Amino acid sequence: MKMKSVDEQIALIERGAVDLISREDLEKKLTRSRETGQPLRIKAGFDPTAPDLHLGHTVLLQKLRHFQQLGHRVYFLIGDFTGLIGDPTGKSDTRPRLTREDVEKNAETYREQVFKILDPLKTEVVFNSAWLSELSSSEMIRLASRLTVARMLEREDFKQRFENNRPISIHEFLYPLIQGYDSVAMKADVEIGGTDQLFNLLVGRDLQRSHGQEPQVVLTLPLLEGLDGVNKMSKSLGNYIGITESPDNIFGKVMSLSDELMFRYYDLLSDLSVDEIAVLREEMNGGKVHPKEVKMRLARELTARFHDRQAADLAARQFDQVFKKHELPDDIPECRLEVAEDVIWLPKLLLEAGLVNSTSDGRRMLKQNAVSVDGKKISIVDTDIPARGRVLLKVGKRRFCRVVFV
RNA sequence: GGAGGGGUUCCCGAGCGGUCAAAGGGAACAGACUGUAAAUCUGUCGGCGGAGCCUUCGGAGGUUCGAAUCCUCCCCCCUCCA
Repeated sequence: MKMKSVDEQIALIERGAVDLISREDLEKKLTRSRETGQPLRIKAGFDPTAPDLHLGHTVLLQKLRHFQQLGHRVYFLIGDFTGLIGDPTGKSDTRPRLTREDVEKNAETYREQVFKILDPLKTEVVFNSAWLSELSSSEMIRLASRLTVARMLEREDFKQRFENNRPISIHEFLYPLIQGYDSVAMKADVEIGGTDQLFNLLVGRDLQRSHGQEPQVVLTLPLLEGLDGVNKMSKSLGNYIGITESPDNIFGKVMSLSDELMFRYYDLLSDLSVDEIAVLREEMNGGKVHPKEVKMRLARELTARFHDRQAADLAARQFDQVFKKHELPDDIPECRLEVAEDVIWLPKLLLEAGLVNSTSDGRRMLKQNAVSVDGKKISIVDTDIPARGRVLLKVGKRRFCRVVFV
């Protein structure tokens, strides 16, 4: 296999990256790799508790893919060891301790999803329990002696929590160490992570050095903001677009982004070149292209990436149909209901159809003029619907259901 | 180990014996306006066929006609001292 020149490789690697530590190290490694034909070992760690990948993850995955395109080898690390212990600090809820089976299952889910982007032939999925469960307590202590508390408190989130009197458990200090030790065990050449990982990644360098290894190159990528445009995309915040979501959902969620955020997504996710994106932005600002068109293009691209071209086109058509022309989508979920009486109270019907959370909720929707039955707005709470045949229910703009009485 | 301050509805945070399903903000949802944008404005935001009733203020008991509010024990968090 013919490898690209070192400069060409660096250009691709650097695209979209925030920190590269250090460029010289990378150059050295790439040069050597080119000479020996030995691919670099690229490490990226993932949490075993949240196997549902979203667009935020894909920023990282695309970068890994770049490395693969350049002929290098990706080590997809699943941090099952910490999962097995169970992390009690989660800011909100204590995380459940995962069983071996859970971890296996999650890993399997990862595999299924990750290869929508990564090249399976150049990817190795590894688990850190493989070496961490072997680590003795005395080795653990020796590891812990390599870093000081002051150094730990340099890490932004620790520092903030410390200053704001929020708790920090001792074992949290262990995480950067463990993650760094992973790099030692894996003999990583490069480790990739979000910018919030910078500290942990650097610890890897320190530990490798103290273990007599050449330190890994650290590459950080921006964190993708979630749908709210403020917080980073995460499942627990509910501001995410999952890569296994339906075409309609992916498309719709992208369309709901603010214009500002849209270009952020273009920058971090799109396959368009930097120049193409610049042109697009210019055309939009100059009024040559409607922002909605620009957004649709992005929505199409992303939908197609996780499904296919046709699905994306269909999603786009449905989108226009429902939201622009205010028509009905083609595929309205259908549910069959068995009702004892021959009429059913509307709030109850909405509840049964799964369109509202409670009859109280249903009443509210009615009062707010958000409900229509067979295309007719209804705002009277005390409405009974004949329980026969089929009715089309709509709540708000996008909750539909066709009820079939049996 | 000692002294003090806390745990409130999805989140932050007021309330400190009745007028509390609990102020205010955020999130969310709906309506208006739109490009399902964003921003803005308005409304809703525990459950019950809506009458009042039921369940909620860390947990368990208790005092009271009445408790998120007072007392006791327990659990958890923070601060200061050691």
